Amino acid sequence: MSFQAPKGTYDIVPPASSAWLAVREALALPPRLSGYDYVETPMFEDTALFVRGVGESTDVVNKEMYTFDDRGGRSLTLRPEGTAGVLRAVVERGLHRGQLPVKVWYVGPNFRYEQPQSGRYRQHTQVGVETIGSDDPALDAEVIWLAVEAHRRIGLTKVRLLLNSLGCRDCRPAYRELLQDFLRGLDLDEDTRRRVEINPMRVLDDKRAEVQAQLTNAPLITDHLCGACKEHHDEVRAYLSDLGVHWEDNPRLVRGMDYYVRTTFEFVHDGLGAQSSIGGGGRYDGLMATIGGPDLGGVGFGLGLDRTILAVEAEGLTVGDRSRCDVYVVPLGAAARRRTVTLLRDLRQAGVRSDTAYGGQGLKGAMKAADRSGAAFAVVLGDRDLEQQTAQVKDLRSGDQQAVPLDEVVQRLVQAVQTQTTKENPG
RNA sequence: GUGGGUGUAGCUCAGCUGGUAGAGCACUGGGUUGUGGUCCCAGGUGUCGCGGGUUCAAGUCCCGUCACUCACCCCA
Repeated sequence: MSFQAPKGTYDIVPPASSAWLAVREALALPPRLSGYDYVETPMFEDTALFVRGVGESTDVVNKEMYTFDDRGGRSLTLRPEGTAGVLRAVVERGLHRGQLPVKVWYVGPNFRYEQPQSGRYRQHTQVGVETIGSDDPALDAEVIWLAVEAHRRIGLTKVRLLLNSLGCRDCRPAYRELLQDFLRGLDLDEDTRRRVEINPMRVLDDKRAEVQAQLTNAPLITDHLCGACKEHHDEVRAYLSDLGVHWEDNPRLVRGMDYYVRTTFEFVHDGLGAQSSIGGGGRYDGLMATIGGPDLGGVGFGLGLDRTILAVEAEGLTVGDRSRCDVYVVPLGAAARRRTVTLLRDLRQAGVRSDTAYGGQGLKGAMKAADRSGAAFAVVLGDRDLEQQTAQVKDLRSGDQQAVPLDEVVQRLVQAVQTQTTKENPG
């Protein structure tokens, strides 16, 4: 009997796991520098929360949810997206009763029952932010900028930002009917005709050429925004210009959740194959009210960690620290081995990443392990050195080696590692 | 849910029209019994995804099945 990871899931293992950590931290850094607090919510919620929040017409709710009954007969669902759960938590814990807007960030897995392919998995991780309780267009711009800034810090250069406004409950219904009238006159297959009735805007970003060819004269939402939505959209774009953010207006950009209104955006990367979206988000005024909370608007995003890493790979970037430690201790002989245990403790307590060879490896093998660990320094400690209360400290980059009194080793290495680090990562 | 491609060593893969299973990398040991990275030598691994069929003989051909993968759909 042997086992493998469930279909559509994968393990994050070395050496790639170091990049995973680094990208996760990089995506989270801009929010942390911008007044966002960390939140964590359950990975499963009441099924009804997602049905109401995400929307009954969405594919996510209709065919992609991992739903099950627990032993108490409750219908629960592994969260397919992050926003609904965070809003539920904000309402339940009363976070909105303080100063507004509430600004939070989070990271964690989402689950959708999909057919896996490149960049699409049944479990994927997103870093997200939600801001609740303000309809200031400057906040829309800030949220977008956070993602742009994260991409910039990582070093990604081939990310495109697509921007649209979906209107609001005042102006969208009229546009929706206009669009439906147009779409009903086209030659479409049965599935698509059904979509025209359920979610007509989704037809606009159909990938098939024969569909797109018929859409050239389709009415566009941006031509039918109400005064307030148009003003909001213009202001968001003005702020983005001020921030030096580049974007492409895409009036056909539609997103998968029903809750989006006004601002919507998506980050796409052209080096990823079919699943090119590495993140997206938008404004969701009205969502909190539909899940039983006060009528506070909000704007947020989800950035796909998995796909961002694919983008990093596609651009040939190296991120993260591949070295496991800075100092590798090589003990020779039984007495030296005993002394190594406390030496390592002292190094680690002093904040020096350090390791040693276990299992009685020979000197040669241990030195080889030191090399592979990525350590900058090796400490060779033999019984011969121990008698003189010294250790041999070797600079593995230059090959220089010198004897250092044992009681000075930790202090000397702390300094040496610091020097090494600033040399390798200036600024 | 629907289509295409691929399953051979830990990893990447070779194996032409059927004839006794291979390379590189990695790993371990040695050359150097107190010194890594380069070099040289030695060493191990295989239910050839699984089941069935054709054949004197199947990694190779046929059928089925499972898994992986890419794409549609949809999304991060």
